[in-house]
Amino acid sequence: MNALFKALNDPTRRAILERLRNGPATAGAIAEQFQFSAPTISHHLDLLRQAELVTSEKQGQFVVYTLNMTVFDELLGWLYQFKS
Amino acid sequence: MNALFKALNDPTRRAILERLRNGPATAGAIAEQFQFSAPTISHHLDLLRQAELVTSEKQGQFVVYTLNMTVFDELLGWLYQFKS
DNA sequence: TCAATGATTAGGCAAATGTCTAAATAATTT
DNA sequence: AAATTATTTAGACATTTGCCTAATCATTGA
Repeated sequence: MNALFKALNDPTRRAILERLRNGPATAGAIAEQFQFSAPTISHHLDLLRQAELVTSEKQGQFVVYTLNMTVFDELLGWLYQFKS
Repeated sequence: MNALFKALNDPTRRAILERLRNGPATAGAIAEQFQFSAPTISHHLDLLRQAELVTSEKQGQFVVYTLNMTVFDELLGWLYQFKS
């Protein structure tokens, strides 16, 4: 839960998640969308992976990142306790 | 949206929100539940208020904090874009 | 009015965060 | 095999965060 909120607490990481709504993408393709350096984006992707918001798979020399929506359910569950 | 995720990115602040599910409480009553100093809790409450997750009302020498569930809808909306 | 109570503000400090450049690792291409 | 491309790791640095104590503000009670 901690890693989840931590991962979401950054606009760049949230933008990455929104990007991945359109389908999986390589680290490089993701990085292109932002003005930050590749290492910075790589670090953001690492935090997203720690929170299990994304999964990564190596395909040749590329690393493909995919949105993992499973974790959103956990978050929705936490939120719903407040809706009543 | 930024203030919202920022406010949620702390276990103490999330615990305060859960405490307020049982109804409004004064700053002092909230602070009693935690081992942190009153100023620290006051600061957490301030961040929750900035995110509009709580409202505060002065009643005499007390300040009563109340959960504001309206903002949760915004968060739910953001999350739902990923569920489909 | 003065003391006590509830709460916030101010200021300081260590740890965490987000960024960068340089270097390393891994896979492909020539 | 060497050069190129994709990505991550390492290390540095400024900023932000979360905590504290001391001081201040505001309200109530003696």
